[in-house]
This record gives sequence, structure tokens and C-alpha cells, in this order.
Amino acid sequence: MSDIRTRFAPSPTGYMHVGGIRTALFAWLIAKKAGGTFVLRIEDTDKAREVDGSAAHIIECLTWLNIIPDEGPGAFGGEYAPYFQSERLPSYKEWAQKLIDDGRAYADPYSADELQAFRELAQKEKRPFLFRHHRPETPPVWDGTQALRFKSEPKAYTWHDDVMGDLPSGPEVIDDFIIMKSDGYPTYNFAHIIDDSEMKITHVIRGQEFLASTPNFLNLYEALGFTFPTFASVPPIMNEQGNKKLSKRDGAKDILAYREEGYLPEAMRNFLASLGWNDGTEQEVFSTEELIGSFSLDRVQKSGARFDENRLLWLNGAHIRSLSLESLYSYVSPVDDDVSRGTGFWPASAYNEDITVGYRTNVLALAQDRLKLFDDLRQFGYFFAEPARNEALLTDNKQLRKLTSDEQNDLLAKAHTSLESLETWNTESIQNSLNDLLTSTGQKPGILFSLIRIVVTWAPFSPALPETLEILGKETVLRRLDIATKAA
RNA sequence: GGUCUCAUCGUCUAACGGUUAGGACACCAGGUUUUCAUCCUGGCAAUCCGGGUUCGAUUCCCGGUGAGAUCACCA
Repeated sequence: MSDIRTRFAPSPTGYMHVGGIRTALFAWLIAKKAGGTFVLRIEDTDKAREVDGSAAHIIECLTWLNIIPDEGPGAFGGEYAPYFQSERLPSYKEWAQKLIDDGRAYADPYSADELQAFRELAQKEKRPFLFRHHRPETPPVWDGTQALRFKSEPKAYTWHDDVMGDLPSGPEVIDDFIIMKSDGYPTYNFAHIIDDSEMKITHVIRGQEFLASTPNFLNLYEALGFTFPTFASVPPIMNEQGNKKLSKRDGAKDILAYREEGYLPEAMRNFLASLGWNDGTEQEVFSTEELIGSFSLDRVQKSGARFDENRLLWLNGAHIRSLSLESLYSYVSPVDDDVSRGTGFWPASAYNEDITVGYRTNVLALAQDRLKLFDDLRQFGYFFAEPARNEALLTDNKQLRKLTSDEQNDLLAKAHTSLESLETWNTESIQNSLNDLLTSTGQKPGILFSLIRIVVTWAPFSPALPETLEILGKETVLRRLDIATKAA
């Protein structure tokens, strides 16, 4: 195992959407590619915004996508536990005290109103507000009930970012920011630096929103005596209008909603990785192994990419088609075919008593090419239960509505006779029989085949006719032809 | 407003000075004895603007313009 260590450090403030999970995927890919370690750390230092169950939800999302932490909270474990920041308070206090002792941190004596007044004054004078211009001459002794500020040493930096390249900053962006809040919890700005160092994180992979504060982080790293990790700032995923970062407000869905709709984790990983990244070849569909092999941060785009659900849908279909029938079956069916908690993505009738695993598998083989979402499987109910007659399918059909119902019945009766006489019931014999019928009746396939297809399925579309008839079975097909004739 | 970043088909992107500017999604048309899907073929469609540098700029430089991020006791 290499010493490359990456981390995903979300805060438990609600559900996960594609933006956050993509950052996790990138960090995971980098770790896996290098044979390193991927760490999950929960940044729960804002007790007011914390949402119950979020940490479990985050873990469920990662698990579904098979982005499994090598180290993390609870069962994941690891030698740098705990992995909840709220359980690491003694460490932050220790480092805070060290900064105070070194003269690099001081208690903030101002009230919220006083601070606000400083800001407004700066704004009125059209100059940027910097707290360090208001450093108290004799700060009070820090007793843990005031905010603690970092005493910065403003200077210029040029640093390297694996995605963005070399980045410059001047001393004017360095300021005295809060490292410990008055509620006793550290701020992100402080805690993540301590943790990354203590957890030996080598690559800090995170969203670009932290780019602007990186110079301040660098200043703190130096004050703490830490070496800089490698930085990689990934661009945001934009909403469909392309005008801002994708957010819950813009309809960013809970990752788990994609699971419910029948997206494949493999397709989601492919989609997320290729949104803002490509390997320089013309390959579009990647297995996860291929992703791990070819992913690199220096080919990640520098600006945001729009979330395009069409592309996700297409990729999902492509991945479904490349699945083995066994895998596909296990994805769409309940675990162990145990229907006590639902029928997976099958229509409920697929688990009627007389339906066998073999039969469902045959239907699935036919459906595989036409599935974009597992959810599409629900349209195949006519394979399992008697479909309801839908007259509109006949009357809306340009060719069929030219026929009278007597003419239709005549064709159906002939089809019945000819299919009934078959001794062997398979695609080939059915095809031959239908071809003979075509010549004997002098009808066009567009009429004869459509008519049979419709009265046997009563669905707007269905797989190829001979295959459909074969799987339905002779008995069912003849019965449905009968029913249709009598009803017309 | 300050600071930083970015800019190729509608969308995601390829082309590290010389290409008829390539691919994919979407869309349109045709083919695979019905439909929908798959698959195959074809089509539509792009270098933000203005200056330089160069024999030659999508590519390098400068200036515009546009877009995004950030300026919290949130992360």
C-alpha cells in the first residue's frame, strides 16, 4: 500500500447530491489508482446546522456507489480514529493553545455589533474589510467562551494545485480568521487542517469554493509548523441553466433517488467521472476498473460543467446492456427473490405464484436492450398478467383503422389456426408460421404483425413479435387471440 | 465592489503553432419484414470580441466582454 492518502470530509447537514459525491469519487479514484488509502471524515462542528441521520445517509450513498472508505467512522475504523470531528475536540484545543503560546492566536474581544460596524465602515469607505486592522492591543485571556482568532502574517504565495496549476495570491487576502468558535467548536478553517495533518492526508481534494481561502490556510499551516499537502480543487457541477453551482434549490436530487429510479452505480460513477474529465481518448463508456486506471487530476476541467441528465440516462442504458443477465437479474429483483419487501423493479404480477425465475429471466433477456432505467421494466406487465384491452391502440394505428372489425377478426382467427397447428413453439417456427400467414392472407407485415402484437400485449410497444410470442407461450397467445376476437 | 479563476457545436469535450477543428449526448433523416428500444448509415451544429507575436494562431501575449467562485463564530 502506498502512502497516498485522500479524504472525503462532508458535513452532515442533509442529503448528498451529485456535486458532493463527485468530489468523493475523485478522491477515491486517486487513492485507488495509487494503491493508497481513502478516508471518510465527518465534519460535524456546526451543531446548529447538523441534520440527524445525515452521516448514515452519506455512508449509504457511498456504499451504494461502492466508494468504500478504507478508514472512517464506526465500522470502517482506522488508526487515526475518531473520524467525527466532534469527538476530536481535545486535539483542536491543544493546537489552539499552542498557537496562543506562540503568540499566533488571540481572543476576539468584539461583540457582533462592533464587528458589524467595522464592516460597514469599510464598505462605506470602499475598502476591503480586514480584521487584522482591528487587532486589540491587549486581547483578553482566552477562556474558551470568546472566539479565538488566528494572528496571520500577511505575505504573498504561489502554490500549486493539481487541477488549477500554479496559483498566485497577494498579502491583501490574508487575514485573522476565527479558528475556535465561542461555542467551543473549531471552525472548518482550523479543524480540517489539524485533522488532515494528524490523519496524514497527502492529497486534499475538494471543491473550488475553497480556492479563495487557501492562502489563509497556507499561512496557518506555516504557523502550525505543518508541511503543505498536495491541493486539488475540482470545479463545481452547474445546474441545467449553467448559471450557478448545482444546489438542492435547483432540483439537485438526493443521490439515493437515482438508486430508486433504477440507475446503475457503475453508470453513475462513469457519468460523474466524465463530467469535467476525459482521458484524452474517444472512449465514453468506462468500467470502474478502467476509470481507476486512467483517471488523473491534471486532465480535470478547470471550469464547471452542466449536469445533463440525458447523458446520464444514455450511459445507464449502455451499462445495462453490457451487464450479464445474472447481474441484471440481481439488480432488478429483490434480494434472494424474497418479495416480502417488494418486487424490486418488476411489476408486482411478475411474482404471481405461477411465474418462475426462468420465465422472469427470459423476459429480462428480451427487455435488456430496451431498458434505460430499471424502472422501465414495469412496462412489461403483459408478460405476467392478462393485459387490459386498450381500444385506442387499434383506432390510433393508421394502417389498422382502415380495417373493419370483421376483417380484423378474420385475420386473428387465421393467426389462431395457424399458430395452434404448430408442434414446435419457438422463435423460428413462429416466424415461419407468421411468414406463411403473410403470403396466404396477402397482408403487409405492418398490418398483420401490428394487429397480433397489439391484441397479445395491449401495449404501445413491445419486443419483436416472434420472441414475445415464444416467451408468452402457446397457450397464453391462443387465449389472448380468442379474447380479442370475442371482445371486438 | 476587491481578489482569484475560466471561455471550442444546444450540452460534455478532443486538438500541448500547421487538422476539411475530431468524438459523444441531444436532435433530424434512412436502414434492420409491425411498434418502442438496440444496432448500422448519414445530416445539422462550435473556436466570445479586438489588437498584437508569427510564414501560419482554437492554441502564445495584451485589452475588452461574458461567466463562475469567494469575501461568516457555514463548511
